[in-house]
Amino acid sequence: MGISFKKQQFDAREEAIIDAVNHLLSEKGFDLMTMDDVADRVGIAKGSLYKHFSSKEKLAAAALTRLLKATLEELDQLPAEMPAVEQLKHILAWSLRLRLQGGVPHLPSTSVSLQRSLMLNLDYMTVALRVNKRFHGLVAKARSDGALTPEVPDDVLVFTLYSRACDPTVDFLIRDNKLSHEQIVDAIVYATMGGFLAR
Amino acid sequence: MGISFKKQQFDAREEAIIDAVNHLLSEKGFDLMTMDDVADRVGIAKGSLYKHFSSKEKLAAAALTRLLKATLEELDQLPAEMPAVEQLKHILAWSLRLRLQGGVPHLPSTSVSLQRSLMLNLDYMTVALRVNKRFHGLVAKARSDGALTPEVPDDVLVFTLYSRACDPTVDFLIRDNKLSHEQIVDAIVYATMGGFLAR
DNA sequence: GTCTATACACCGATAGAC
DNA sequence: GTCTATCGGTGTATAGAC
Repeated sequence: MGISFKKQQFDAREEAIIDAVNHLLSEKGFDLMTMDDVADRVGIAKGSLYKHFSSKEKLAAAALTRLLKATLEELDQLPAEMPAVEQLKHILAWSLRLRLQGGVPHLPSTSVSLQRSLMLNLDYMTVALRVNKRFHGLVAKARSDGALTPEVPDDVLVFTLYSRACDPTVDFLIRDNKLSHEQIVDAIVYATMGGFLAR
Repeated sequence: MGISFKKQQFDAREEAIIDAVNHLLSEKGFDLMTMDDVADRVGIAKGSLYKHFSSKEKLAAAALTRLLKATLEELDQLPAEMPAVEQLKHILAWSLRLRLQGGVPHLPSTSVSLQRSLMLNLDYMTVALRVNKRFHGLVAKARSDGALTPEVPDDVLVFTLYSRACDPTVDFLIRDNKLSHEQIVDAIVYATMGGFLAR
């Protein structure tokens, strides 16, 4: 029984590759990231890279899928009695913090070419749909709690949650260097959610 | 005296080129837009394109500069007695409408490579700084009017105004096809500004 | 499965005829 | 100034030795 050493090593390398992809996606975006960049950063040859992932799109899909799974896990560990609005704030803050640590890729929305290929990726789409369902559920619950303004439809809030993860405002604020990371998180969460709350 | 017919024709062609660039930037973004795309869309040869703009970066800079100038003109024509907050809402709605009409490029923030070259472009930077000053002035005025929440610094609002112009939420909502363009504008303006208003 | 080497396509920019 | 043709460079992906 158990997993062979070889297999463990293989998996560890794949994790290392995805780590590298995450950083590169957040630094350069999908279009500008090259397979050479990835190989160099991991410290293997480009040819070897293709033994793990058969295309650049598959590589990015794997990185984004891991991110979405982590999002679900983060939501799962929240206490069930936490109000839906607070859960939404929490997951927004969580994704912003990930981004500030340099580990989170820009969302697919930044690259039209990547978007298309992701739609055809079953693994990615499965997790993406689960995350989407989860977000919609939370928004609906917050709505029925009376926490949200009737002025803005549910969809706008859900899409906004995705969008804030790749909001250039974060980059601007980092470069501006006036606010600490926690201040950036607080300000963006406050400003973002504030627009959706009942007054 | 006056401008020769030749010169007029030349200028008209440059305008047509920039129009094409605007559309292509919004569809594909800077990195995926090729000079062949631009030439094809305008209906001229690629070689001819380089007689007007000596590089791809110059081309994008010209398009973005024209956009920023239009932003200033839009602000200039607002009545001076309009409250600063209303002016901010107006310019946000204006840029969202431009985007919904397919005429506005993603912001430079989507491409790291473009960002760098823009910093070195005097024409662009001059206008960009003027727009920035204008935005900061309006935010400061809104602040002194007591219209803004003390919870969020001025910079965050200014950067947010830029960021909303390339917010993928818009793309999501268009594809979703549940809201009309005006509903999208209203919802985003309401949700965006709502997070910054005093409560 | 890792490497080096290379095929193949695309793109930005230029050359040169008209 | 417009065109066609092409150069030089780069990037994805593959081939083949070990």
